[in-house]
Amino acid sequence: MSAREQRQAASDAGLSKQRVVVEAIRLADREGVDGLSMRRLAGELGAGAMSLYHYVANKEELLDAMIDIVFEEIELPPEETGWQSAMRRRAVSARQVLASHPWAIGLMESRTSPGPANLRHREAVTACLRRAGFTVLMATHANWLLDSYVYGFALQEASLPFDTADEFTNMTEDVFLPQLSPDEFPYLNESAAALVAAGYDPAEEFIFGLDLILAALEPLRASA
Amino acid sequence: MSAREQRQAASDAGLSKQRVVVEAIRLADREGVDGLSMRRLAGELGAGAMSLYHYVANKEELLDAMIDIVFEEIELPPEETGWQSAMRRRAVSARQVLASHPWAIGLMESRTSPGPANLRHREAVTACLRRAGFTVLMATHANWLLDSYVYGFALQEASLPFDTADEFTNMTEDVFLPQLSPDEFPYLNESAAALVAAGYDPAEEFIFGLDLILAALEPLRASA
DNA sequence: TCGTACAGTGTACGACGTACGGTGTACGAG
DNA sequence: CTCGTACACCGTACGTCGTACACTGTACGA
Repeated sequence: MSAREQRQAASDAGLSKQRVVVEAIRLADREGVDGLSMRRLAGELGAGAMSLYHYVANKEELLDAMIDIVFEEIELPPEETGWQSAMRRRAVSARQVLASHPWAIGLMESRTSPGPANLRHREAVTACLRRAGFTVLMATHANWLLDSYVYGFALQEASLPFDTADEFTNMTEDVFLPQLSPDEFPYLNESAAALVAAGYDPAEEFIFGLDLILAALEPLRASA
Repeated sequence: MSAREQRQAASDAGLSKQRVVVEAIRLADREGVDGLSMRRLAGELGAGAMSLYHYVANKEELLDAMIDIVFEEIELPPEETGWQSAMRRRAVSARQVLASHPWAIGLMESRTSPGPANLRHREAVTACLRRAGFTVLMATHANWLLDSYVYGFALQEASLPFDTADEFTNMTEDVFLPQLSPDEFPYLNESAAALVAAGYDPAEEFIFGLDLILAALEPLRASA
């Protein structure tokens, strides 16, 4: 028993759930979630495929654990600021984290039971809203609304076929605009052209909607 | 050539891309996206697995086609009403459609090129917003915001482990509340209890956030 | 010196997507 | 009426997947 603990403490040699899950995330970041197989993951860890099953019951559990680590990376709403800036900070952090692990958002649809980090996160957000004067019901509404926006934005961002502003300009000019006939899609053409001219920044786009939602929620507080 | 057309016209015998994709959607609705394999799909159609490859280049293309059919099911914003009720109608329709094909939302992350129905939809939405007086830039913002909300809501809804209000009450009382220690998660307990008491209706929850967003967008029109 | 416990593995099975090389049948040309 | 061609369709096979199961080796208390 103490032997195992020693082993786990030694971070270099010997496997551990921690090590397995962390490496799985690295692999998924690098190769996408389709490139993550138990055999490849084991290879990456210098182990046999079946060894992984001493630390995770099956692949589903591995995926659940990966998602929960991702939630751990998201900043909790800070307590010392107003509710709006607290919510803004955690939402911005969530977007960043989800954008850096694009596979995570696609996985969420299929995982139904929230992990501990997820629960801690929800608790902290709900606490922040309640302390800011929202009723139980309003806090629920706000939660759904904000989470929907964050996840939906991340989902759309993940399905964009480019990562940088330059790539966006190139793709739009070379691929999208040519295949969008101006007769059939006049408004999309107009909007694509405007975007190329004005530049493209998902972080800015995100803030726009976020602040609009936060401002619209403000008057719904039952300010004591 | 005319032979093939005859064949395709006869809807009963003979395959066709249409028939393949429609059956694939039925299968995914029934068994989830993991239950959709080329072999099973072929079996469902009374054909051999390899026959499908005469109508779709590969499974990726099949998935793309499935998603596009789903987009076809979503109501376009009606032209004869105000922009708010037009947007509300199409958003409500989108939620309904995505809720009835829960696999679709999880697929979107991985498909990067929008199909024709998707494009038509975006064009119609953008047209509606532009005609309502939003600038090109504002229409883009509104598009991102509304789509993020709709997709994010659908994503959260799809990851709920229950479908009906009764199931929700049961799950919450029997499964969630017992495993949420009131000390560690006081606010989640409070909110779960309130939800059980008040009843649960995703459609209503959706409307709340939707109307809040629409109202917040209203003053941003450059009303001519 | 042995027994036990447990980290780690090798092999095997039934699925998967799909490349490749067939069939059969329908039809226009001779 | 025959035959070549075209094309819808399929059987088989390959490499990969998740993972059940039985096995190794080694560390350690007795």
